[in-house]
Amino acid sequence: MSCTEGVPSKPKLRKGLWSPEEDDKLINYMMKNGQGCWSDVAKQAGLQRCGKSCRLRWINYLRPDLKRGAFSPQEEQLIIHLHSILGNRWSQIAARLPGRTDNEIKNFWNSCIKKKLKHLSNSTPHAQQQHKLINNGIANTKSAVPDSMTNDISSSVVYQTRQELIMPFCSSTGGIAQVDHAAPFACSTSENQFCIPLKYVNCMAVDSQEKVLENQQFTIDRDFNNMLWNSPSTTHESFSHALQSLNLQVQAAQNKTSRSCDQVSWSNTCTPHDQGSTHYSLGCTIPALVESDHLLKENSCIKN
DNA sequence: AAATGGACCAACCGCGTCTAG
DNA sequence: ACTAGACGCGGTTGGTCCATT
Repeated sequence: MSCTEGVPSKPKLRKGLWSPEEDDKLINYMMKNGQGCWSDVAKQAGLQRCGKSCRLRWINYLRPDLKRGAFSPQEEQLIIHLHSILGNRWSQIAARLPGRTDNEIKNFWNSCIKKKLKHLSNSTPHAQQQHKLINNGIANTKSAVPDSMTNDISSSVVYQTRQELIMPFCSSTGGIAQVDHAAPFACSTSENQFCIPLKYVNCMAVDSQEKVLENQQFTIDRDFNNMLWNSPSTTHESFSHALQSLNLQVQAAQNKTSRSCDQVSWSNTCTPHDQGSTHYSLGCTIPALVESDHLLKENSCIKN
């Protein structure tokens, strides 16, 4: 907007496609100096571009951590799922797809997914359900989830993974999950750490309509930084809401104060499931996806 | 071979938000 | 508290490529 202001004898700024020479200049500058004020970048890198244009070129094309190439089916499903929750909040969706940019995802959505879904809408009931969800997303240019509730998930624990595969479309659960068969694990706690080396925990989930789904699976990394719901896609029709609150019942957890990790608020204690039981409940909520205090309260305890 | 139309994608534009002074 | 500049986001445009006629 004002990127040219303050520049004496305003040189004509270039527009349109970037030349390889311009790319080189920008890359060299960024590698040497890192990200700073974009209007300075343009000047100091010797580019006849406004800062905004430099920023866009770097973020969408030149950044070294970009993945590029075709979207995998997993990525596609994840985009569809996230779009059903977030609507057209491309930057938030991109934040959950490492190496992908909002622009890329937006283009992909507008060119491929929309079309596919239109096609799907004439096919199976399952596909129609997917289509419905996606259309909801399309209709909700602003999603059904208010801004205040989605802002928090930029480094979400829910669907972003380090190395595990992503099974996105099944999710969107509301309610409570109980660990049914926890693999043997050690739970170590200290004042600032709460580590659960636990993977592929079978669990039972209760959705917001109180429907019980058995043998659901979570994939959880050892620091609880990432948590995936690996529910079979056949059950997704039972769910229509974002994950609102989640309680994990963990075996033999110590009854100690818990921590608050980036986006997840953990309950203050691990409470025994039954009197004298070695099963403990550990409550956690994901604030970004909580729809209301009311729901939070409703879902904050394990049901039997 | 030329014209046409659709798909894809990079980049621009406008606007809202943030932040420093 | 106010303002100007910078930044970031989402919508849109325009260029290129490719398949079809």
